[in-house]
Amino acid sequence: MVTIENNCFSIPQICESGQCFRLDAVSEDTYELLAGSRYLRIKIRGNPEETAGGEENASAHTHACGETILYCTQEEYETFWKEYFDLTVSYSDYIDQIDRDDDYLTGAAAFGSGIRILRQDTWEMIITFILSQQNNIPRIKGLIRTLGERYGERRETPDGRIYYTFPRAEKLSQATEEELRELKLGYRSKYICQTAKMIAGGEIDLDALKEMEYTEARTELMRLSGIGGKVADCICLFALHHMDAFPVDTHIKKVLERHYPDGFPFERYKGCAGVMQQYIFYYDLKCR
DNA sequence: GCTCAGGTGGTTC
DNA sequence: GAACCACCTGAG
Repeated sequence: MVTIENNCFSIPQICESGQCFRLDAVSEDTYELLAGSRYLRIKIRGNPEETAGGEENASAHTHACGETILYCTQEEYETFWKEYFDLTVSYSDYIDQIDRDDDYLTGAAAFGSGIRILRQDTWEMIITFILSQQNNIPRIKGLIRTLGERYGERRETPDGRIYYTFPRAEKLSQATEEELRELKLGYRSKYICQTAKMIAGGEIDLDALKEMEYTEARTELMRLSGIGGKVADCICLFALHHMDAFPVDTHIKKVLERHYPDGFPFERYKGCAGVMQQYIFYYDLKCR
C-alpha cells in the first residue's frame, strides 16, 4: 500500500481526462485501473471533491489536499506505477509556465490541475485510439472490455474479482474482420485486423518506435491502418510521452478557433504542449 | 428517420 | 492539397 499526496494528482480528473479507458470508479472513493495485464485498486482519501474541482480557486494546485492510496507493494510502485502516473515530474512547474495574460488557459489548468500525462502501453494505446474514432467514451470502454473478454487472459484480483488482460498483438492478429464485426467494432474492424497483423508480423517495430523523435514516431504510426494525424498524436502523447504532441479533435478545434483565432502559441509551450491540450480538453469537456 | 460521437481513407478536382 | 463522402453502431 502506497500513499501519495494529492498535489497536482487527481485520479478522478485523470479518469475523466479521456486518455485512459480502463480506469473506472467502483464507488464514490474507490477506483480500479487496468494497464496491460496489471490491476490496481485505488482509494481517494481526504477531500476528493475539493482537489478535483478547484474552479473557484485559481491557485488550487499549490495547496495539496487529501491523499491517494494505491493498493500495491512499495516495489511495484517504485518499479512501475510511479513512472506510469508520471509522479517523478512536477506539474506545478508546467502550470507556472502558463502565460498569466492567458485567462482561458490559466483557468483551464487550475480546473484540471490534478491531471497527469500517463505513460501507457504503446500497443494498448494504438488499439484504443483506433477504436475511439467517431465513437463516444462509454462505448469505447465497452469495446475494450469486450476485446479483453474475448482475446485477453482471465485473471483474478486479490479480493477475488475477475478481470481480463489487454489482448496481445499476436492473439488479436489471429482474429478475422468478421469476428471483430460481431463484437460491434464496425468499420474499425478492418483497421484493427490490419494493424494487429502489421505489428505482430514485425512490419512496425514498437521497440524501435519508442526510440524515435516525436515527428518520426508520428509518421511511422501513420503507416498503420486506421491511424491518421489525430490518433497518431494521441499515441505519441499518452504512450510515447512526447510532450509536444497536441491531438486536435473536433472539440479542441472549436476551442482553438474561439480562444486562439491567431493560432495557439506552440512555441511558448514547447515541451509541454500536450499537458496544455489535456487541461483544455478536460475544461471544455466539463464546462462547455 | 436523422444527427452525432474524440476520424480515416479514398476519390475528385 | 482542399473538399467531399462512405463507414458500423447506439443513443437522443
